[in-house]
Amino acid sequence: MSDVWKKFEDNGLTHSSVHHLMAIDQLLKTNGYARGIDVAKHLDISRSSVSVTLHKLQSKGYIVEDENKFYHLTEEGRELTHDVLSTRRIVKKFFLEVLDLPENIAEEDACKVEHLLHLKTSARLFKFISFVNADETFNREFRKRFKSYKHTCSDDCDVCDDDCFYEKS
Amino acid sequence: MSDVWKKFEDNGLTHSSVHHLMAIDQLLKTNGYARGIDVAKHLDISRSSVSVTLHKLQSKGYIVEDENKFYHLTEEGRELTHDVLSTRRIVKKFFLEVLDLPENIAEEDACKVEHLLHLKTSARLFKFISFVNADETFNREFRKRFKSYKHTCSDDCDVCDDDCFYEKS
DNA sequence: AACAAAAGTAATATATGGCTAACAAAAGTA
DNA sequence: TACTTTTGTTAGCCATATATTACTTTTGTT
Repeated sequence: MSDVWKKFEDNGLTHSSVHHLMAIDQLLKTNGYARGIDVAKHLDISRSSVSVTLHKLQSKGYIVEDENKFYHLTEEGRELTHDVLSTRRIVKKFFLEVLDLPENIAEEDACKVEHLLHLKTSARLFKFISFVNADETFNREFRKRFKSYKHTCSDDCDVCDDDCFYEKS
Repeated sequence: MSDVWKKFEDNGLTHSSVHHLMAIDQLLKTNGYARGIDVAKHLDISRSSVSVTLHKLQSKGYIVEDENKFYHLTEEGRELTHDVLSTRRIVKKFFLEVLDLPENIAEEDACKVEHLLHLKTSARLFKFISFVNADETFNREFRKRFKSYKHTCSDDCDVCDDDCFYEKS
């Protein structure tokens, strides 16, 4: 009854919009400019879809289109892409380096989650990774121990079958 | 160009549908039955929305409606709710107990993510939490050390400002 | 049986997000 | 200049999700 579940939609921008924004960010960094067609190619969707979405992003203040149809991020847009990219990288790093998950799973799950988590969550996660990965005897030992603990059953065993989690929690 | 971002929509069921399913699961456990109206009250949305969504869930094979309009989970539905609930609990536990995040953030973020993560991710996370929380000297020491490490700067400092993460990663 | 309350559903509306096709404008080229 | 290519925009379509209002059906009571 607590309605926490309804907050899923609360994220200002959708997953898709965020990726339009990040496409611009990346294009600016790699090519120095970003037009509609560039975003369309980058995301592999039609020019028309991009046109519509980018105009929405502009009306919401995340980007501006100059007189030559080149797009630029506003301060707000820059902040948002920075936050989302940070979160993605941190989460992926955690999945890969701490949980030792395979690349494709780490990549997909991080991407799904990147725009949903609170900043505080990713900040704390970053701190946690830094600690776990610290180059000190104790932390090295921790990583070593988890690695062997992780292998106490096979990589594909499904630890969550048979309600084991419910019993333990 | 890798199109990982497009997988966001790939989850068979939406966040909202999954919550309809979980509402039925919970109502069955607490009341012993679940009708449309019960789901509507539980989720605090209109009967009509529920009606549409539940018929979709039925056509997808997650639930069945009996001759008296009572809903029941199919095996597939049971599996899905079990998986999602597991993931939510595991993720929340991680946020709360390992990252030491506040209750509301842990709750919200876990809820947003519960239906998106691979099962393998939550299974591995479960294993990780179990290891971290193990009642042994070494693990206790780990928790203690992270706790003080975490406080090397204030709880509200934004570790990800100023591109610090990009530099370090 | 008659009526009222409860529950379900259809029609309708809004929003997202994609597509194609048609067209417009700009830039490049013969 | 005239033709072609590139790019952008609009309109129309489709599908999904989610909600509301208004209507129908079912159920229960008198």
